[in-house]
Amino acid sequence: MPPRPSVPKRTLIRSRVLAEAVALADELGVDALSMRKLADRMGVGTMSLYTHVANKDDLVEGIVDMVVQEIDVPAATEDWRRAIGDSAASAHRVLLAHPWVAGEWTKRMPGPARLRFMEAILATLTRAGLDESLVYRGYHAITMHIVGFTIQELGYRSAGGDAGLDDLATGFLDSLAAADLPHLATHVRAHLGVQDYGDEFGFVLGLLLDGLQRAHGPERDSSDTRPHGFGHR
Amino acid sequence: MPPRPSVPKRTLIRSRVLAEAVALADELGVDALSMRKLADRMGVGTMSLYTHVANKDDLVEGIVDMVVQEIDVPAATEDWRRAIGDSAASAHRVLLAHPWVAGEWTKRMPGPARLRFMEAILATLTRAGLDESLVYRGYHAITMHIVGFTIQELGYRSAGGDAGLDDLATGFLDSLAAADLPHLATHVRAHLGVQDYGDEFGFVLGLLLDGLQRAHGPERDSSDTRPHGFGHR
DNA sequence: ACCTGAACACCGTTCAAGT
DNA sequence: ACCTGAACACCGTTCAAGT
Repeated sequence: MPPRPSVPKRTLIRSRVLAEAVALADELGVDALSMRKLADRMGVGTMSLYTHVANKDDLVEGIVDMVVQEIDVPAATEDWRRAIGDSAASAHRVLLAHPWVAGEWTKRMPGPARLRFMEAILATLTRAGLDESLVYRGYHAITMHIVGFTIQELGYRSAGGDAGLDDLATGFLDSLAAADLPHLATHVRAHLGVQDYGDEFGFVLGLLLDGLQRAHGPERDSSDTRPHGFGHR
Repeated sequence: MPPRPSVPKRTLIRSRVLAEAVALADELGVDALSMRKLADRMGVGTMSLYTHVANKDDLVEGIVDMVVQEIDVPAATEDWRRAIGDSAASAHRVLLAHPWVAGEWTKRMPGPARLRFMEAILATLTRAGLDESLVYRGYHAITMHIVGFTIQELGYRSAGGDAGLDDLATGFLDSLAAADLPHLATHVRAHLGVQDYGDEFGFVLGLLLDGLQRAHGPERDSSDTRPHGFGHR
């Protein structure tokens, strides 16, 4: 009998493995994700996964890049600040929706989607006319902000597990009163109160973009508020 | 026979366990640190550690705070920018020396040393005269920068394991040429070349502090380069 | 090519037992 | 109070075997 052509015996495909792994990571976090649990969820032997994935590292690299694909790359429009701002906001949203991604982002080599994202940020800054060293440093400032800020934010959100954040903070406040940390107590109360002074993420990004624009702008004023310690190569 | 008073049978003390754990984490990273390896290194049964430490989480929380103690808190001097800058630089140095700490910093509740650090930053900004909402947001911007930037930096450093960074990058360059990522290729070459435009960490911090100072300063100019999207509560 | 279970070398932690 | 080894319920991954 001649071998039958490839009719769907393959119930598994890499993309399906990755998609299911993303869902599982969203539920449990990457640390709790295991090859065994993933296989069980897919109704398949553990070792079957290894036909589609080199090892767990490869799997995680794959799902990180899969999520990064969801991020809107900066548009190629005139207004570079808006292009960067919109893309950063998109990245912020995506990283909050998949809270395990930001931590992995910093630990791993970039996959194809992240490389495209990096390229687009650099292209935008270059097109804005910033000089070589400002592109270099601005790029670092912006990407640092996107993932660094989000990691910090997620830390606040999850540090205490899933205990209601308010309960946590009020319990926390008592211990702060006991120790001698008045400013910190005020700060935590601010977190509990109005909760929000608005778009924190955008505010800090604004600080950075303002700084870049000022360091670059043709209409520099003579005050000494320009970033210091900046040497041209 | 009456029970002998507590002569040194205790070869183990919490502080010694933590100190040894820091050393082991510095060598292997926190992920590779295990209770068994730590016990072996101390010449002691694994379960003996549990007399001095509630569990692995408690251990890691302990060693993180032990390292955070090394950071210089901002001085209570006139010049708040310098105070913040020096303390941030100290934190940066410490986090680079113990590369596993920054990642844990964001995942855990602060211990006593980190609470003192937080308090001192807030006190410094308050003393500088920034108004309530600027203290709130400035604090987040600064701490975000300290750990976020450092995490990013360590990521670049370690993403490829211990392969010489240059080898990695040159191999990387080939794949970048293959894909269509010209700006990224230029950026990587900049990393390889002069290597450094100076103090990256301080440059970005400068951008942030400039922004805070401008948003606050009595001598505001009328240009629209002040941070936008900033609403008073 | 794709899937599989048994086995190996690891984990953190519980438990009953020793001093 | 402090220390201990055996045991339990997990890991990722290798290997020999099946289709």
